[in-house]
Order: sequence, then structure tokens, then C-alpha cells
Amino acid sequence: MSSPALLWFRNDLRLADNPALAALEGRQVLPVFLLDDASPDRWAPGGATRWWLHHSLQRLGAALAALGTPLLLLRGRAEIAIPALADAIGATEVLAGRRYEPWAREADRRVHEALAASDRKLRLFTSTLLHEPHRIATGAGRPYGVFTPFSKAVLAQVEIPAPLPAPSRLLGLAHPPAGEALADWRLLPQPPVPDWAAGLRATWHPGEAGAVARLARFATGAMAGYAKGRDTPEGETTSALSPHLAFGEVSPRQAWHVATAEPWRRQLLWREFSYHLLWHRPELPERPLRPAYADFPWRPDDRLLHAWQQGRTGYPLVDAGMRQLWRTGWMHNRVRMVAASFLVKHLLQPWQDGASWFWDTLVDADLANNSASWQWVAGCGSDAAPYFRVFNPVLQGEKFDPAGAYVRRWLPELARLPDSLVHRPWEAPAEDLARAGVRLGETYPRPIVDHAAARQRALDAFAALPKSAAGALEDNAA
DNA sequence: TTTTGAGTTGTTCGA
DNA sequence: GTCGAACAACTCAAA
Repeated sequence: MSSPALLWFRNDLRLADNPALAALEGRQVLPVFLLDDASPDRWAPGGATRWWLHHSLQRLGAALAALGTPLLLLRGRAEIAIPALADAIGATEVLAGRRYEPWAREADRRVHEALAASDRKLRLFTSTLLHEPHRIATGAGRPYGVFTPFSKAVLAQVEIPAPLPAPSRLLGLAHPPAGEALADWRLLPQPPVPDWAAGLRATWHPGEAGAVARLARFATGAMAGYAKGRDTPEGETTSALSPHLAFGEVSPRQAWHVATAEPWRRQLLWREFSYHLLWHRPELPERPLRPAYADFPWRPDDRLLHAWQQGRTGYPLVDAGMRQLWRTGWMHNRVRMVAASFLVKHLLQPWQDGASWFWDTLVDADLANNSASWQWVAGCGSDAAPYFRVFNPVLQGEKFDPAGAYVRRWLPELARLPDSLVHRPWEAPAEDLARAGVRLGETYPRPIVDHAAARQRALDAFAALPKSAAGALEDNAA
């Protein structure tokens, strides 16, 4: 009989369309998940990520057990724990989906080396993306820096394979080693910290079954109106598949074949593009891709940052988004753009501070997407928004939330204002405020900055950047 | 090498 | 109230 294999789950917590799982081909297997939240060289999982991970691992463990083998839970550094485990069970191969974060690539390289030293193999599969990010290049062999040609190249060159079926049973080890207990990892909010996860529990169903259900629900529901409806933050207008994709509870290939609407598929391609950028520019999460922006005159200010984080800027659309994020771990994409733009341009806070907050609070926290999107908003990324494009949170609110339904849901203190004032409460006459029970500065803050003045300040700051280098993606000194 | 066309998501101002 | 231009020219990718 052939030797057993180690099936190393990372961010592909599913059984269907899992190429590492399919590569077992009936061999004995030990599935393992390794939590590395202590290494200093990586972005440790944020609070919302930890909550989701707990539930997703619970579901994956149950699904694997039903097929014939438990899921082993371990903690530690991959380059030590994985080779040791392979050695302990006599596995000659470790199978896993490929990861693309800089630290993960480095860790995989070390795992590969350590395994090779004892004649074992690490086999990595394309699992969380449609296509390997390093296998797309321009005609000149360079990485793409603009989305549209990148997406055209992917569409022209890549055949998206049909998803693989889930196995109907697995052959586990007769005596699998004992792992750790999920509860001991303390991934959920623990006393004395208040239970902030109630809104997450009410909103989400982590795990493969929840992911597949969410995808099917979108394909038969909101997808038909997605091209127009996706900009409306209130109501079920998007797929809300992002956290499931981030944890790999459903694969992008599955999503591609089920959710066929072109504008939605383009969002999947944006995800590919973010990973393409991260692959070629591993500094993406830390530093602006456009070198001139390294000298941008940010004005770090904890008071402003906290007001933004808590949804107390005085601009209803921004505040509603930030409170939706805090309560549910998710924010509608249109509102993300407005809220992010507000932090960076109106408040002149470094985009990295916004990215950190999103990383901690988003259930769909994804290093490539989050970093690329913040750089896009800040104007220092690939294909970034021109610097003069400053969202007006009032106009955005009135355009995409005209009846104020979204703002009222997340800011109940403004719920009784009339539609015409709900996005600009500071302009409300005293009698309207009184009738709605709003006391500005008490029940809801006055605007933390004046829009027109803040906009001009941002334009001036961007205009002062060195012109020649302001747009360049590459550092010419390199 | 040079040229050409295109480039996710806006806002404001003035006619 | 509506509409077009200005915003700032630039970079990227392909022919």
C-alpha cells in the first residue's frame, strides 16, 4: 500500500473543487490545519477573520469526519510543524493549495526545503484563484499594471476548468495523532471583551454549505439586476460572497461557472488582478506602488482616525458604512469606496491605517484585495483613481441611497429625518431636527470636517507631489 | 522605437 | 435644472 499523504488546508476550507484533495486519488490521508498567529513576519489574522475561521474550521472538521477522517488542528510555524508531522506519519507528500502572500511564499519555500531534506515533497495546486498570477504577462513579458488589458489577457489565455466534485469518502489513518481543541485557540471574542460577534452570527453562515447556498441564492436572485443594482447599498443587491471566497469555502472556478453575469465575473478578475499585483509587488500592503506618494503629507491624528472607525464623522453615508462594518464584518463596495476616500482625502489619514482597520474588522479580509483597493483609493496604486476624484459623501448618499434606507438602518438616530435631509443633517432647520429627535453634537455629531475645505486641502496636497514621478508605477532608481 | 488609443467606480463650475 | 468642460496631463500596453 502507498504511503499516506498530508492534506494541508490553508485558505481553501472546502471539499468540492479542491485540487489538492483530488490529487489524493484514494490514498490514506491526514487532513491538517495549522494556525500560525504568532510569527512576527506576517499579518496576523484580525478579529473578524478569527471569528469566521473558528466556525469554518468547525464545519470543515465535521464534513471531513463524515467522510472518514478527522481534521487535525495544530499551531506553530509551518516550516517546523509540517515536516515534523509528515515525518511522524510517514507521509511522502504534502498537498496544499498555493498561497500568494509574501510571508506564505517564504514559509512554503522553507517547508519545501525541509521536506526535501528527508526526500518528501510539497505539491501546491491552483486552488484559490482562477489562474496563477505569475503566468500572465504583457507581450513584453512584464507584469500588467492596468486592469483592462490584464483582464483581456486572462480571458483570452485562460480556460476556466469545470469544478472538481467533492469526494464521497476518504481513507483516514488508523491512528491519527492527537491535535489541539478548536476552543483552546480562543478565536471567538472572550470575556472580558464584550461579545461583538452577535451581528456576525446574525448575518453569516461560515462554511462550505453556507458558501454554496449563498452563491446559488445570488445566481437565482440579485444577479439578474446586478449590473444596475450593485451600486445600491441597501437590500440584497450583491452576492456577498467575499468572505466565503476569502476562506476558500467556495472556489472562484465554482463561482465563475455559477454566477455568469459579466459584470460580476469582472469582479472576480479584479481579485485576480490584486493577486497579480501582490505577486510582483510584495510591498503592496506596506508601501505605495507609486514612489512619489511615499512623501505624501499625511496628517496622522488619532482623534480623526477613531471618529472614522466608530462611524462618528458626521457624514451619514460614511458613518453608516463604518457601523455596518463593525456590526456585520462587511460593508457594501460602493460605501467602502466612499468611506475609504473620506479617510484618505478628507481626513488626510494614511491609507495604511484604514487598511489595518479593515483587516481587523472585515470578515472578507484578504491581503491582496484590501491592499490593492486602498492603494487604488489613495491614488498611489495601479490604475488608481485620479487624485482630483474626491467623493462627495453627501452626493454619493443622495445618488445611491436616495430614500436614505441604508443610512437609516445603520444610523437609527437619524431615522426620522426627511429624505431631503438625511444625508445632510447639519443643514436641517431646527424644527426638523427637533421633530426627528436629533440633537446635533449630542445624538449625532456635526461634520468633523467641512467637505469643500477638506476637498480643496486634499487637491492641494496631491498637486504638490512631484509631477514627474506622481504617476509612475515603477521606481526608476531601481 | 515610435505612435496610438485607452484608461472601474467623480465633482464642480459656468453657460 | 441640465449639460459639457475642466480637473492634469500621464502611463500603460500593443501595434
